[in-house]
Amino acid sequence: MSSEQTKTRILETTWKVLETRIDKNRMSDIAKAVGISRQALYLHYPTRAELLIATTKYIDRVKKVNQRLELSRAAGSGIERLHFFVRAWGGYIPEIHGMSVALRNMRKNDKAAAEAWDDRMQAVRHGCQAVVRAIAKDGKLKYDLSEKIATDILWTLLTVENWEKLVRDCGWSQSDYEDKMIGLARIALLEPKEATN
Amino acid sequence: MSSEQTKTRILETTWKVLETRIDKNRMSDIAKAVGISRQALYLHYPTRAELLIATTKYIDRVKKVNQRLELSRAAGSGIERLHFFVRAWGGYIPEIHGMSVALRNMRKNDKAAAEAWDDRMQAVRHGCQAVVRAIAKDGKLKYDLSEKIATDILWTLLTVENWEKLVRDCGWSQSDYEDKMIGLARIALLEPKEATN
DNA sequence: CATTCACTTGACACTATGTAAAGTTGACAT
DNA sequence: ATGTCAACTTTACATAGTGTCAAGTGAATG
Repeated sequence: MSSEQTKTRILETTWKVLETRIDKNRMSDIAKAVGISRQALYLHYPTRAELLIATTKYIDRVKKVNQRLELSRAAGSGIERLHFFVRAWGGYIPEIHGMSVALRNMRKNDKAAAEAWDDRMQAVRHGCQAVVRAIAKDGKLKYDLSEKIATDILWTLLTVENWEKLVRDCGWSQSDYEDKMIGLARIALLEPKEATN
Repeated sequence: MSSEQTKTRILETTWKVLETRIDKNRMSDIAKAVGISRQALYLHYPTRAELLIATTKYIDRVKKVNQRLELSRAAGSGIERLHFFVRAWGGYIPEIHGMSVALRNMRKNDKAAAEAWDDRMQAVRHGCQAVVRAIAKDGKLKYDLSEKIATDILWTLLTVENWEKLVRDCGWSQSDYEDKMIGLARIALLEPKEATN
């Protein structure tokens, strides 16, 4: 069995373990799930942080996130882009939630993990910024809102943490989350007459 | 020196350490800051979780949170209560931020810490609920919004995590945060004609 | 038949929390 | 003056999880 094959198998399994066993995440758990020894796991990914980061990239690749987020770029109006973007990113969150928890738990101890997570969040921010710019270009952005502040607000609304709170703690369904988040974003960014329709 | 005195000194110091040295939080660091041995610290607070929880309660006591949050109860209209509440809770967050990070970092490993944090968040939720109810009683709540959903939204907007993102990551000032959060809450919960004024 | 690759086994270092036991110091009571 | 008690100190060790190290196995390849 080639090294590449095993590596892929490790990433696939890590992903599954992270999403299903949020609390039983140790290197030894993952190794066991893959069916190799803990040391073999370290042979492929020398630290937990590297494994998590590689898994993140793997998920992005197989789930084609960029492609999904690009969809919003094709949309006509800024408001349409907002809708596409919230659905694309919001719909992606459930698939990376376990991942996100694991990476966030490492922030404290591991600088590389913190940077990896921040990088991904910066990518989301760029998406938010593009949406806001498109809305502004249409002249639909709330008059008293700078693009910077509007981006800050949209970015904050769309955090994984807020998804967690609403879907996990408050019991919203995924489609509730998406619909209401779009509503919130519209009302926060657009002039009242544009926001409600 | 009496045990009570030392305990208070420990809590006071723990608070300070948590707020100033967010990454250097270990029991030994706290003990050193207090000026006692690590073991003496364990004599007073047998686990880190207990120490953090006791510190939380101590902060609440000296900062008179309940009293602050009660202020909103005295306000006339629901909308006024919303304003008071956001300012009271929002203004409290910076004082407990380090605490909150430490407690959240323990969630994963320590059930007691997780429960302590959840308890506090439930208290905030009750505050949100009271505000929403007052707004609803005034007939000012958005027509298509149930009290439950409105509470969920307000509660989510006001998380410590969102404060962190906006103030720390996005560079908002505390007063920006409070003002804009009030604006967001109004626009999210009230009918458009009520929301903007 | 030797080499090499992908792995295994077992031992150990490190960090932080938490436990255990014996010793010190000062105040106070008789 | 002496004994006792409370509030500590010092030292040592258990535990969990990450990460390192070294020697060994077994199958495929040249």
